[in-house]
Amino acid sequence: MLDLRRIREAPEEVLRALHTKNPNLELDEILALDARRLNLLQESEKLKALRNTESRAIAEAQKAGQDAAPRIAAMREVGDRIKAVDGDLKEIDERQHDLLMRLPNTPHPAVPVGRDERDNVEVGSWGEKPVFTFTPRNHLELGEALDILDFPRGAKIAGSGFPVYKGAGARLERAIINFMLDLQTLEHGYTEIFPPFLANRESMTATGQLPKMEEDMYHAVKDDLFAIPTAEVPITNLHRDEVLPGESLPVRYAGYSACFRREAGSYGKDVRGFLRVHQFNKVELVQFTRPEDSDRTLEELRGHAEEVLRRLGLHYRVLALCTGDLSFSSARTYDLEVWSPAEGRYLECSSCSTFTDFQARRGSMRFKDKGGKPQILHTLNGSGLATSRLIVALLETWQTADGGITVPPALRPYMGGLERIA
RNA sequence: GGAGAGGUGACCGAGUGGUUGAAGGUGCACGCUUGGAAAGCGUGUGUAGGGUUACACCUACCGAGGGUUCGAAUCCCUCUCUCUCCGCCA
Repeated sequence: MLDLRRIREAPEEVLRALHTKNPNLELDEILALDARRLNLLQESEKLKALRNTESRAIAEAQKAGQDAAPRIAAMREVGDRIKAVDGDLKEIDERQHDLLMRLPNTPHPAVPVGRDERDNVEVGSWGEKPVFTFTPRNHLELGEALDILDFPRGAKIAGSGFPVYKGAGARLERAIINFMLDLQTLEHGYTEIFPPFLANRESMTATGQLPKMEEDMYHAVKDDLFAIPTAEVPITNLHRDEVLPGESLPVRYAGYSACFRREAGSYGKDVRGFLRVHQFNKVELVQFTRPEDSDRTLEELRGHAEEVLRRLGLHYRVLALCTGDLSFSSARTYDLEVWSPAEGRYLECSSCSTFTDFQARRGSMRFKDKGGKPQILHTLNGSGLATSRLIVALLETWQTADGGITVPPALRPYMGGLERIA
């Protein structure tokens, strides 16, 4: 949520920033409602002040044995008037709040201006595209030949896009998750969280999935709970409606979760194997920082995500997303894209973002220094990482001519020392 | 799922419908006292919104939302969460 005061005081500036994300956004109705709201609010408060003083006077009068009936009658009218004004006020408030909740975050000034993913800017890369002396197989062929992945049976159980990992594949998946968690907690200083995989409406609203993305999520109607599309939701909401001690910042959490996405409207795109799935595994990094620290923290977070790919020996590049490609809540995002030798292209496997005060304002997440006032903090997060595209790149990059897979050295301790899957 | 008890400020804990933003205590901050500390004494100590150049001041908030009333932390309804017992269960 954007600061209403900021919209009120500098609407052109806010609008200009919003338009770099989406040229169709407008603030007219919000501003019009704001003017009416302030009017009504002042009227309501004036009437309430009158009611308060009169009520006290009535009590005094009655104590003194005077007849207060006429004053009570007058106050009854004031009461009715208050009810009417407050009714209007509530309606306007709700409408304005709804509009406000549908406005995206404004981009950070450093974000390249652009329309869509074609305008993203490559800002870094690591490693080289692997060269093979044979024709590399894709992850589906490898997974099937080695009997470690079973998409058809996953489709039978739940539907397409619900992968089954088997044998060494299942163990590999678990190894990757454990490796990533250990790296982030033991070496990068994150506290491990194992969160709920379902979250309520309030939580989904705070991080920005609601109200606009309801169609993209699995929804348990009976309980009005949503399957989390990312652990960002439960982990960020850990501190919703809280005031953290200033000295406790930055707070850093890393957590594993399964992630669920309906991917509505994306049928026909990337349907093969792991390229686009409805359920996948991810270790998510979340940080809560002071406002002045969030820029620096984003770079640091990106480094923590990159380290996973480096240790697994996977070639990747880093993109700075342009304004038009930023997500709803994000002010600035780096995507990590890992190289898939069989696909011959880069696949997104991490997204590191700063949300500035956008999520924190929606979820009332604040900090307070000793003797100071509560202030809105900043939230950031990044995948560290998602395993689905990662495992595509890993299988394809580490495959050998005989159709087997070399287990990357970093994962061997997590595979009981196993060096090859064959 | 059934029965019962309860949600008051950073914390504990009062609160007959009428200056109760809320007694008392603890904690915290500042000051006095002291060679220094403890104890003691004094003062202060919520959030949000409106308003003001800045103060003042006004409004709201005692789990959430409605209702009754001139007036609600106090009465009524709904929801929610916590605890205890029973049932079911990985």
